[in-house]
Amino acid sequence: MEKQYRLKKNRAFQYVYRRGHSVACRDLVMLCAKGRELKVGFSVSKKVGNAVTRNKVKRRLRECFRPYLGDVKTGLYVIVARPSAAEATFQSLQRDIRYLLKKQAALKEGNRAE
RNA sequence: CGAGGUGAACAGGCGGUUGCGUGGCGCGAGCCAUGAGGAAAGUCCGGGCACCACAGAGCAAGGGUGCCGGCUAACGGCCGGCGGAGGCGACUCCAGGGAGAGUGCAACAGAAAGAAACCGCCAGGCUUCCUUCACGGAGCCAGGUAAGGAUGGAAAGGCGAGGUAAGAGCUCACCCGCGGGACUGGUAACUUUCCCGCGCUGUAAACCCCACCCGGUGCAAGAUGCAGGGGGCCAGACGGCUGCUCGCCGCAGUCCCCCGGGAUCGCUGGAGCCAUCCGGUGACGGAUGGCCUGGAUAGAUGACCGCCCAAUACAGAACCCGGCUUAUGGUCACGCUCGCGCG
RNA sequence: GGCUCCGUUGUCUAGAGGCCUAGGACGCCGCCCUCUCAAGGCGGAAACACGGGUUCGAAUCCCGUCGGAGCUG
Repeated sequence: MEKQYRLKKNRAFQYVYRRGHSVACRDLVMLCAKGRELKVGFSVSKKVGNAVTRNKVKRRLRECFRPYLGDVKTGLYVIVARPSAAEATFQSLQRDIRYLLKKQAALKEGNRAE
């Protein structure tokens, strides 16, 4: 996932937290706000675990989101990991991302049928 | 065989597909190289570096350290000794100066907590009892005495003999402890032996005294500017208030300052790592040769597999080094210890 | 990243070497009162974050872990 797609500044996160629409499942929360560009940010708090497990969760989430970069509508996305995400496997995180994107109706029309 | 002790290295490796950071090459698609730890952690110490203050050092406050010698850039670290404590032992641990400067504290218990006479013991005087004296008993008075006594963590060195009215280091022998001096060994801490004096409670991780060390803030330090903001200046091309002059405002010019938003630098080659040899008991030092080994900025190592395999645990750089402490997996070495069994 | 502070019953707290077997308030449990509940009265359970050290003796002093707040940005 390249730099241009990343959500960076804290104020941008705050904007998404205020204005975004949220959907959730057991391990993750996804917030989405409208925007001209596609930006994705990940938030993994200290409640999830120590630095090693936080990094691992973040890397897995980035890898899960990567295949959808071309298929997702533009906007600002923030994905928050809940503490239970530390125990989740890569496959279950993949299922959660797919489920949340569908629930958010964020996929472009052409890929809906897939 | 079991239970320990000490020390050391390692922290999976190789190969695919795909993805990320940095560097190089290329117009470009892309290709090549490289990419977390022994603790990166806690932030407990010591430095480098940067800015501020003082630009001389001293004093005060506050904080820290505390046997001796050495190592080191420095340290509260390390090495080697000394002393003490623990353990059958290998060995381990110790904030290990000063209580012969002063102040404080020592609950409860106990007569009494460095100050002592409650009980007891003892000779004396007076009264009294036993028919009287003596001996003896009881009471009172004013004394002597720390040998004995509930206690306590701790009770005024210990034991024996002499001595005494009763006693007491009051005296003596031996032992113990403390201080001083001389001597042996040692650079020193300390120690061997002897002499003299003393018998003093514990506590300084209570205040304190003594010796030594420490200016403060920390890379989000700091530097350069871009956007922006503020102020001054002159006279002028321009616009507006107005048709003209003066005046004012804006814009432009130039100088200075601020700079929180953004950018670049700081940013990684260093008290560096490896090998051999030499000096040293050792920490470590020296010489020679070789090597280049993260630099991100919402923060780079992931996903799916195959083989070897016991291959897992603790755990992720954020300016950089030297330590300490804590977390943690299995492995190895020992001409280290103890116990059991067999020969 | 850096700095500062704090951990005592379920909650808020008192404590400053021995008086602590740790006190108080709210809450909880039981009994009394009442036709019942509330209020009231009586009684009870319940804590020094953890591990070492100093001391005769530690919630208190020292060291190290663990946890939680706050400041800076």
